[in-house]
Amino acid sequence: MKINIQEIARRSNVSIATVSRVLNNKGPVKPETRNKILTLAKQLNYKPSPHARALSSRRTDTIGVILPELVDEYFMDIIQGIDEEAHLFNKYLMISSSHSQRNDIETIMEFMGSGRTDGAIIMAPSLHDEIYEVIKKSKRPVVLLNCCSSKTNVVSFNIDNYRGARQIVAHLIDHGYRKIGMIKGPDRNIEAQARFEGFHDILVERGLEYKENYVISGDFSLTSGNYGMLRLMGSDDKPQAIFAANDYMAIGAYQAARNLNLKIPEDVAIVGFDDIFTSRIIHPRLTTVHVPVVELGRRALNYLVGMIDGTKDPAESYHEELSTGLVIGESCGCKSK
Amino acid sequence: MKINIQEIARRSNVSIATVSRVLNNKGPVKPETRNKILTLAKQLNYKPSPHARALSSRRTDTIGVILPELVDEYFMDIIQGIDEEAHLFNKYLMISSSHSQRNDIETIMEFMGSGRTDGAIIMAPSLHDEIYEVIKKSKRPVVLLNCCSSKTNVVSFNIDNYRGARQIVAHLIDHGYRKIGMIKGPDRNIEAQARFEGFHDILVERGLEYKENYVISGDFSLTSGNYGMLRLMGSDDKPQAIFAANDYMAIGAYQAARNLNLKIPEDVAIVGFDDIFTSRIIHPRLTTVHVPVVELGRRALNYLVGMIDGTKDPAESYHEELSTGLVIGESCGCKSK
DNA sequence: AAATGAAATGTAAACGTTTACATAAAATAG
DNA sequence: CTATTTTATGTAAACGTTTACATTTCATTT
Repeated sequence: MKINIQEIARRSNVSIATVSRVLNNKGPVKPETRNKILTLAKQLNYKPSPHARALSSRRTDTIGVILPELVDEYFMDIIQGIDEEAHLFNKYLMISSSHSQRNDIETIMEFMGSGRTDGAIIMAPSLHDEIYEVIKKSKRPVVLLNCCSSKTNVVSFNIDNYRGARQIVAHLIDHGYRKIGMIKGPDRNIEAQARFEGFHDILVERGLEYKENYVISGDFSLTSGNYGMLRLMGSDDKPQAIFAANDYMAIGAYQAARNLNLKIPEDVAIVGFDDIFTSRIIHPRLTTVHVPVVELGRRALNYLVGMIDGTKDPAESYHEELSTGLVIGESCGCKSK
Repeated sequence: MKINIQEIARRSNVSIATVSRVLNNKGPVKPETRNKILTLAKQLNYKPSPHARALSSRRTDTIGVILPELVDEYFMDIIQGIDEEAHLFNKYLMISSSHSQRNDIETIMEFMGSGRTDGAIIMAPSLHDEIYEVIKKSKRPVVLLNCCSSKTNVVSFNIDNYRGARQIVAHLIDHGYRKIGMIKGPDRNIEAQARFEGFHDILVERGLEYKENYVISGDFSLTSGNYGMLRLMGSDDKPQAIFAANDYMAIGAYQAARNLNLKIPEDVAIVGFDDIFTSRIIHPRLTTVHVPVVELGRRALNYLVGMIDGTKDPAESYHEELSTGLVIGESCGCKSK
């Protein structure tokens, strides 16, 4: 027996319109009719077809999530935050990665254009201007993660990478280090840029000289951190402290230090960014910047839902920067309690 | 201008049936008509409505994925594998966690019943019999991950936890340890059970005595590993080597060892299970069991797609056990090269 | 008691596909 | 050149909702 809205209507002697009204809490309906329908629906385990509903009303109750890749705790945390919040709103989540080889844009367009979702959360830290066009053209609201400065006319939620970097480098300066190096992230990555700028600006503000040869580029991978550290410490003019733009590279730097027989932090201090699980396990514990990723996902979803159901104006641009926090380990020179 | 199949049909002077046939590669159609339609569709950037399609044909091109939680690399790896493979088949992924507080069953039923997906991959390592009922009743095919012995009449892909445990414990025995303890996982977790049985069986087979007081229960968390280790090493009769049922607990055990001033592996050897990122970073490097999680996800999706499009018989039960591999670190007593 | 308005319900037209069945056109057979 | 098959196309009925609009019912006002 196939059981649809017709069937419910027939069995409760009302029209399908009434059933629909009951199911959607829309329009007036006599309490006793409502109860009759509701109990019958429950009894027959009736679930309205999401597709019919979507076809007719263009609501899917589904949110699209596009991430650059599906690896690491980092992205899992984002998803976790989004999922938790989505659950509160009874939204479903359609998740996809950009599958790097393909063009980000292509993935996004396909996703957005398909009509499978009511809106999307997109993270694309290496963002071309092209993407803004796509988003602007999209009928469905979009929230961007970690991918734009507040200048742009979109909705975005970001980690305050700039301040985070300043904080941790300031901490190094407070320790008395004067020669501070950095292993940067990839140039085209906006987060990496902000972290570098924070590093640069605080140095200058505090009256330290910014030296090109103290800075080296990595790609956020462990090996690139290792390699970067070898380069930095192989020179004659060695920095006393290293700020790695993320924890993976910091851990790579640890490995290099170990190979070079350098003690952390006695011979060289190392700090990171992201506060990944491993950073709390290694010895000496890594001083790093905590990044509220789960919260980021939560807020993004929350705002997106607002745009979808009209609480927030989707046309209005909005930006939020979540602030980071310092996690003090011993790798900077602080003593453990 | 709203552009749908009607519009395409009108503009190319054919009926919507023909357009549909072209778009689905179904039924005969004259090559020149096909081309005309195809180019027009591309030109107008026409994408068929997935909802209308689903409504009419009950194909959604969407796969549901239900995981117990969305945390850790472990689950991310599963998703990654599933996503990669899904991408090959042009399937979309709808992901949800069981949100522990709610009943697993409830989540699953809702997911399955909604008709949003063509099938589902479900991971629920603490599996009640109840779930089999739900799956059997479901119209859509289901693949289970890590959640059942091959006795049951379903499709499942599993890690061979039993053999993995045997391997690594055998390795400890080969090192000459006679007093081997274990920090178990939660009793109701099927994977934890298998790992324990592997431990138990190999001990007995190799002629070592199985001693209750060498075994303690944890919950797969770091802290429980820490606590378990304290208990085990606090007794008068201390084991010489510890098999932690997963790496998190092994790392917890490391911390306990450090607090007790026990050297690994000189005073006590520790091995784990799962091969998480951190296990390769810590010192001494953790000897553990590599678990092909990404591959597990890939295979599960592949098989599910087969069931969906009829290549595999959904009614037939099928089981695959992916084998694990030993990752040798120094925590077992092996020397680094 | 009639007039008015509000509340409850019903009718039917979308929404955009797929697909069984019918028909027309073209190719093949006799 | 007609009969027959094959290939190409069209028609129309699902699929299961939502919702504007129409209608009925009922309570309130005069």
